[in-house]
Amino acid sequence: MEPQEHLEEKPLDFIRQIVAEDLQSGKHKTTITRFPPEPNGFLHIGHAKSICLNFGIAEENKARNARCHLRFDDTNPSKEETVYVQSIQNDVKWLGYDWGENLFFASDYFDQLHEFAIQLIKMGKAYVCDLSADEIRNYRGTLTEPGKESPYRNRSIEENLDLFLRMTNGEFADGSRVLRAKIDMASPNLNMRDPVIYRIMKTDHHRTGDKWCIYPMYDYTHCLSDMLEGITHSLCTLEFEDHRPLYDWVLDELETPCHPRQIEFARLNLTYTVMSKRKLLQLVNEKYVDGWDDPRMLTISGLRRRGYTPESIRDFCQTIGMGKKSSWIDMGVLEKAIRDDLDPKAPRMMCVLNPVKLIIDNYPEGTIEMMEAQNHPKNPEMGSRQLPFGRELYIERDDFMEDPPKKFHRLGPGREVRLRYGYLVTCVSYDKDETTGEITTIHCTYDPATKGGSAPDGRKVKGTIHWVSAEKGIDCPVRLYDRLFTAEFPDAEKGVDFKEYLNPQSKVVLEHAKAEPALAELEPGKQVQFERTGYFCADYVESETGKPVFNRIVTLRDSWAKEQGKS
RNA sequence: UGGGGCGUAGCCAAGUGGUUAAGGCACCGGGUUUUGAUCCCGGCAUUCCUAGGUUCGACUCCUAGCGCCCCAGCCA
Repeated sequence: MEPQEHLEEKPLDFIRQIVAEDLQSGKHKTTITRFPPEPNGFLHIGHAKSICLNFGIAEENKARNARCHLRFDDTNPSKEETVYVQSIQNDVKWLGYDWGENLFFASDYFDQLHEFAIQLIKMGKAYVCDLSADEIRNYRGTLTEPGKESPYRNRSIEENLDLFLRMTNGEFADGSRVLRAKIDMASPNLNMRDPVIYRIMKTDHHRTGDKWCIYPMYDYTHCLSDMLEGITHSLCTLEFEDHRPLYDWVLDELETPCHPRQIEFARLNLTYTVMSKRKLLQLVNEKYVDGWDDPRMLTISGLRRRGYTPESIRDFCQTIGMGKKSSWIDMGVLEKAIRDDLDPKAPRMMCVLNPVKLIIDNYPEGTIEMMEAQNHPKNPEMGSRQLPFGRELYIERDDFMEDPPKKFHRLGPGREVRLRYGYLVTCVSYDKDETTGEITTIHCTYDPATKGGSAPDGRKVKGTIHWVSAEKGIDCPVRLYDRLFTAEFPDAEKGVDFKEYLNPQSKVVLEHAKAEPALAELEPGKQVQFERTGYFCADYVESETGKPVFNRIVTLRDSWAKEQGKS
């Protein structure tokens, strides 16, 4: 791929435009962004959008030494754990990004943050407030009414300093006092009504241990951390737009040497799923899914286990664009991204998901013939393999109908079909269990002149179906994954629990699919296409050596199913 | 009813006073095909939330309205 090709005419999104202007105007010599997760959960596809944005911008401006920091926003020890720190690093790396030396923690700045707080107090811009949480809420006012000033608002600087130091030393109980910025209780922006910037929390921190019993709040911490790292553009989601005045206030009051620009963009929403950490956590805790990395979860670890590639996720993030409009991306776009990535590179294999036996009556018994099969019809460099063919095979149950319509290009009584890389066969009869109505065996005859699947007389056979040798094929479990929810917007309906819309078919377990022998050795995690059905990979949790368990990543597009759906 | 945002096709999204209003997804036709896949070709907004106004000319500027999202954690 020519790098130039990528750049051609792809219009810059509004954030990249700002970055480019700042470089051109000389406002900045380089660009420094950051991805700032809180280590309190697993990353999901929504985070991928932010990761691709922040690391993407750094990558695009590599020539000017641009970089992107990974910074953990760990200011709330009651929710954060070191296991998340590890999983987040894994996921970012897996997506293909590298923060180099620039791994930071907001907790690294606790000392400096504390100094800045003292400075604010000395400037008369912050005060210790003894109001309880409830009282603070009551004093804050409402959306339409201004707040009231705290009775502690006008304490002397000396008293504030003393109290803050005693807070720091652990002299007061959790929740008994806070440090607040002194701004404006009548501001129409609630965030500016003397926001809390430090609270007492006698909780051990995953990195600083028991050193602190007060912890800084997000608004106060984030802007200063950005500043300390020399971030040029601080990119966050829309809900922080109202916080920007506070971000700017802290940096302005403290007269810091640099002042990063916060820019907000719309978070990712996808149809047929939920994205909030709370809801994902609920699905895990209440066992609706098998853990954070359940292949149906749109966590990065779930997608990875499902068989999605980092390339496809990055491509997806580029496709969806960047804007300030709250929007819903169709799940089909994500599915399209993985199909597009896998189509050129996934080897083709054969696996019969719902097997029914097919016997070729005129084929010699006890004979196994090796048939040559392309690993990729469009890419001969991927080579070929030998497929064992015999008198008894399995084919897909859906590929046979007792009384098929005209447009059905597969097997039916008297119909001829091509067994891919095998022979042309014609159905002569079939056996049926009269009590269940289930087809038990299909009998065919084959045309020995059609080895490989081509007819020397040039006759047209419209249908080609896949098959597996009954004798040489392997028995394997397959997990057919589908969208987790049946509703386009599972959490849109007020008063209806989103779990009502869980898709009962999101995981269909097939214990006895039949796969071609080579599939026994498929390396877990490696993606292949099962011809005519979809892209799959061997699950790296459940598979054992020589005994793969397959995950369906995504189906192939199926215009026949669509056609049937119409009638 | 306070404040902050946002409205271009079914879903995303370019467009920054003069273009036939990009592109992708979806959808609908057709072609190629030993995967009903892929690929290829074609179609898909006389109109940009609405109504006025400015202008020779408006998706772009102005005014008024309508709709949707976010904000009252000692969460981030």
